[in-house]
Amino acid sequence: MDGFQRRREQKKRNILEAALTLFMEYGIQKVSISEIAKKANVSQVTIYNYFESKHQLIHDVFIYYIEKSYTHFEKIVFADIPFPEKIKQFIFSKKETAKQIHEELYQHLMKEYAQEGNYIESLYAQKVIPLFTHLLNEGKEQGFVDPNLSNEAILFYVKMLSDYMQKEEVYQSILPMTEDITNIFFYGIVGKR
Amino acid sequence: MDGFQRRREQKKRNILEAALTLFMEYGIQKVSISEIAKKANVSQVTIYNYFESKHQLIHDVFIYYIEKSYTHFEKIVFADIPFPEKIKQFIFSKKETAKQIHEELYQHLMKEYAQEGNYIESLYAQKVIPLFTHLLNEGKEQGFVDPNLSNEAILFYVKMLSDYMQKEEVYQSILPMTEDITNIFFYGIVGKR
Amino acid sequence: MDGFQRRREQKKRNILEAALTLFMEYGIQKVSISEIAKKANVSQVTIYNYFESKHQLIHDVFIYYIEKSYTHFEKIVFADIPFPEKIKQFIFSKKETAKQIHEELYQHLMKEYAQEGNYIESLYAQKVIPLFTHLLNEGKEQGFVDPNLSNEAILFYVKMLSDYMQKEEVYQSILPMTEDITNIFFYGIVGKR
Amino acid sequence: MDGFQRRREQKKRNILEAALTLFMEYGIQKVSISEIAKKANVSQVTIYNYFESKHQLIHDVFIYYIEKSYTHFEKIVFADIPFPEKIKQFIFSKKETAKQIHEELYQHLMKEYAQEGNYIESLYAQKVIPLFTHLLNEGKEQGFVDPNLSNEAILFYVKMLSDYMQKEEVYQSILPMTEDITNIFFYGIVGKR
DNA sequence: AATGAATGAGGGTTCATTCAT
DNA sequence: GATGAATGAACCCTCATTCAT
Repeated sequence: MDGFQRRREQKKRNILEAALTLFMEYGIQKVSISEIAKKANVSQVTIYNYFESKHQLIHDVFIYYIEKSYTHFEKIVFADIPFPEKIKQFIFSKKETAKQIHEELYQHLMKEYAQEGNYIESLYAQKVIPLFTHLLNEGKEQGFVDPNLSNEAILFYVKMLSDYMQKEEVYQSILPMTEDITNIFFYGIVGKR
Repeated sequence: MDGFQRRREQKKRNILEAALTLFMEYGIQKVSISEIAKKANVSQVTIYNYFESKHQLIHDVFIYYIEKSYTHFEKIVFADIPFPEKIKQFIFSKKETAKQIHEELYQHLMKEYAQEGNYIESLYAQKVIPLFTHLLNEGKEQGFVDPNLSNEAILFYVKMLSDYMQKEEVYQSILPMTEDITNIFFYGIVGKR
Repeated sequence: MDGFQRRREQKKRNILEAALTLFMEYGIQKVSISEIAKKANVSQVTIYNYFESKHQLIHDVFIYYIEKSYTHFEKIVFADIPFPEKIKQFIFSKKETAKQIHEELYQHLMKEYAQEGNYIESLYAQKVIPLFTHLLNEGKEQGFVDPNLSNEAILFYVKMLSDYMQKEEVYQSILPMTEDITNIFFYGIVGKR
Repeated sequence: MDGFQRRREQKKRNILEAALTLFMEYGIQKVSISEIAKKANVSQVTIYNYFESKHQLIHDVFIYYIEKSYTHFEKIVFADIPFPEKIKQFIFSKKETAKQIHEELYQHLMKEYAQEGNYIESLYAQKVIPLFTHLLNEGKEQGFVDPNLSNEAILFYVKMLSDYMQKEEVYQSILPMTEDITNIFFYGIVGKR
């Protein structure tokens, strides 16, 4: 990739980053192309030169975000820390990359996900699931995970908790309960015996 | 309340209902006042006569929705069914009233909640919490709930699950895992012993 | 039609008239909605309230223009003047109504005509053609028209000449040749014998 | 002209040809510089290097087109075919060069013609008129043209017919009437005697 | 009290043109 | 000389809101 290409990529990245930040803070519809342009220090038209339309920009921001998230996920799975610690990190760590993703973006993303199954679906099937299975096997070997539970169900729980923590309001009010939340996750509301 | 008043109230209700329906299906920003007016069979100006501004309308729809939800919640708590069944209903029942609330409305509502603590906060503190405490005490008496867990943490879990189930995509894909989900909730990922 | 309706119709007419004038002078694409609004002394949005879109406005201007033209045509056919005079009027009279229609509008109109055959086609088939036939029969009776010629061909000639005269540049330069043009029309380039 | 110059001329020609083609198909205003650039396989800026502005480009396309047309005209006049045949060719032949010139270009051209009389006017005065006079003299000698008619008037007629035939819609619907159209041209609506 | 009509402000998008390499 | 990148201005259109009846 020559200098031309590299600068182009960098600018594209700037725009994506600006858009992601704004989308996460204000939602998609409230953010105008002109705002993104201002934040990314380019003209509106430049954005159109790179992304064709607002719709396409959103889509690309989506991809960009997903890839960032996956990388984060990967790091935790292969980290050199005990299994329960990994789970905790999934649930409670404010990801540097993801920070606080606005629900609306999420919503939008999920529709794309449903519609265009293509990219995301394959990412999930081929990469996320195996990674997660790997993680759970580790948990089962160490007696932290009931082998009778389906991986899907557990993945669902982790994802739900993780998503939920992304909401600022929730995160703040839940922090004091970290211990209890974790306990419920491991031992349920019936509690350890 | 005389006939005049009553008719006025009815019209207001119509508008709220129309707005809620549209908000839940398309989100707040995508729905224009003109659409709400059409659906409620009134002129746009009439809406302004009752609600001052779109912002205020949204707020009122919010209140309207919260009260409906609370009523639903109340019914379950006092229903004549076993404790675990009540929990299941919270989590899995597609509420008639709420159906599938669009995430965006929820988002908006939560901001209001944070901002205007007033109404909602007091509703929560004075009505929902006591109701929930009542429910959990029932659970503790019957050995379904670990007495060491804080009620807040459990409420958080229930609410989270319940919210999550409102998302159409999630609901569909999760139904087959009902049993596992419930088990995790009661016994955690470590499982029953 | 009550006062409400009447005022509404009047405003619509104003807009149509403003649009027609501008279209005829500058062509369709060069004229922006905002210019039409200014000329008609209303806001842009008002135009949208009446016409839905620029495309629709153009279409309605078209209909408006056609009807005006037809009325003009009708007047000449039934005027109390000799046959050759009628022909001359068709060809040379700068119609008050039509004035100088910009070629582009004409172009656009013709495409609509082709596409939506509906309105125009039926107007032509049911009204214009009979009217013209009536006129030609008059001409044939008086020995001004060769009975072997098809009405279509003559209509074509008249229309072509009439259209052509609408072009300002042409009109100016052709006026001195009026006599010759008329002669060619009646006797051809071979000339009277 | 060295190789450098020649290549430059060739590129210019490419651009003119691309522009003419697009203008004729879609009209002037609908065609963007970027489209012309794409069709001519050059960058937009290159077009500006050669033509200064879109306006200038249009003007040059115009000149280019006129010269092509003149060449075509010349060929017919000196062709070895009878006089009536030449006339027919003028009127009915879809010129290879001109094909179907979009009305809008024509319109634009005519304005230039009026404004800048310079080039076109002199082309007309010095070349087209003499050529046409030559043709008509031939017609008069053979008894096909009334010597009392002014050449201007006849030229007007021929040009009008010829222009009109360029319109696709007209051309199609007129073809069946070729014979009548020709007869009217030669003998008028009064007919041969 | 209710409505049809009207509008200012703003949004996404395109285009002719210029800048910088 | 040629190009990819960038832009200001303008366009069509929508929306929350107000005016006038």
